[in-house]
Amino acid sequence: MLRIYNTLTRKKEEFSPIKDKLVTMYSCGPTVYNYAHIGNLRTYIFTDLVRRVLQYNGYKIKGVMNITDVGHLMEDSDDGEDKMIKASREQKKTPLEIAKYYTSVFFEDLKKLNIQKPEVIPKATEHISDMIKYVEALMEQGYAYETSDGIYFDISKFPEYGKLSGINLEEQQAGARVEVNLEKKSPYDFALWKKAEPGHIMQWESPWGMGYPGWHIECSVMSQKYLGTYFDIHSGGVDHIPIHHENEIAQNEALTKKPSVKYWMHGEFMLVDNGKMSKSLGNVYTISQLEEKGFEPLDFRFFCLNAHYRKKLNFTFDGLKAAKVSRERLIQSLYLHKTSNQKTAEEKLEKYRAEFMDAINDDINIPLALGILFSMVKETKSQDIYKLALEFDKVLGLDLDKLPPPKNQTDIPQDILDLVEKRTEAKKRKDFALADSIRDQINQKGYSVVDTRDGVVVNKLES
RNA sequence: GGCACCAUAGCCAAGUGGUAAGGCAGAGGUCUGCAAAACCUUUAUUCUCCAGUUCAAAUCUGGAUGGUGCCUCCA
Repeated sequence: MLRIYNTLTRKKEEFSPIKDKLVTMYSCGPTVYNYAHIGNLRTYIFTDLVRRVLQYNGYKIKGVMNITDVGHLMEDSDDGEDKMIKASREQKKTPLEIAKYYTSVFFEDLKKLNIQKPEVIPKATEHISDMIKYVEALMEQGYAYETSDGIYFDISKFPEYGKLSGINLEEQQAGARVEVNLEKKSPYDFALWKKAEPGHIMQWESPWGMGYPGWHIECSVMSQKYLGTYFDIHSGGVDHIPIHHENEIAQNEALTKKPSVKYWMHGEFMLVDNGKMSKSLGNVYTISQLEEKGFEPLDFRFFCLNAHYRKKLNFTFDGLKAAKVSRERLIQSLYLHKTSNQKTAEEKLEKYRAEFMDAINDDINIPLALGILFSMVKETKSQDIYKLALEFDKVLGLDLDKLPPPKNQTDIPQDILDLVEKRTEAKKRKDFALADSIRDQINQKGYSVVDTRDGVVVNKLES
């Protein structure tokens, strides 16, 4: 029995899909105006784990993840510049080019991290007319009103507003830092459609003149279009709980008058050096940057798997290093299982299989599941264990069957190779003093030389 | 000011009433000319503090302290 934590009820609930064996899920996707950072990616890894656990339980999945290629506003205020447009100006490309480029990089990141692609990946800009229709419907039913700069949702018409985050609007308003927009009936009314100021690059025709969609309408429109008005799981980062998902609920449920999502799931944030990641602190990393520092993308995935998705995870390079070592040893050890011809008793395998299942089915408890895997790997080497570990890897997605690439680098300079050769000869003559002094020379030139069971391995030293 | 979450070894981390998983680092050992790697063994009488409930508390209740996130775009 799979149990998952539902943000809406703040409880772990037994999971049962609306429709038999097909699970419908929507995940908030990226705004493609910049590279995804490791914090973003933690959330996509989380969603991927949910998918994989569902699949492990025999469910089929229809997953939708939007690509936001029409930007949200900048932090300054409602008058701030659209992110897509800002990136477009700074990088001297059209918004379309920007979106296309970062979308392709995003998919490469997903692939590197073994994150499954959702079945449907709609783009916001291809659904503008659907959004306009949706806003019109909200207008017709009295949930929205027009001001000089756009169309706003009237939250006073939706008394359940705040049910996901548990905020109390009356208390909020006392000390709130919400900017004053005199035309808005409540500071919490949010834009469904914005009228374009002259010269705005991205704008579309609408019944209210040229303009562009608000920040929340795309998710309502696209989830409904591809998954219907009531679907199983909506996932995203915790930061979306108070505004974005609250607004989505308001938009969805105003029209349908019934719940729109059965289970809301939210992944916690990643911290860096115990604080928030931010560009001004210079602690925002991308997968490529981790790779430049000598880590595999899957080391990062493993790092994320080591903590539960609803707990904050503090990213440090020491922690990532620990994950890297740990994953390499795990794979190494599994290789020994693979090449063993021993058998493991079926009862024992069954015990691990059951423990693993219980762990992942208890609100996706991957850290516990990893512990079970490590215990299993310590058993007497056998192919049965190797096979079972690969079963588990369907959920973990760590490529446990892939030995790390040979460590011998190909681009070792000839003078180093010559020294290595001399050292090997010296060793043969048992002239260890000479061999060691040659090793020192090699080290000083920035290379390491190590004798292994399979011969001599030369590597460039990390600086 | 409001909302939410969290506090377990040097570090990361699981555990939500029955007596502290797992990983990294450390220590000891096997192997090796020596290293390195790998492998084996080992590492919390105790879960921030105080009080309470209970036969039994890291787990429940109350309080204190500390930390983080959100309330403005954010994964």
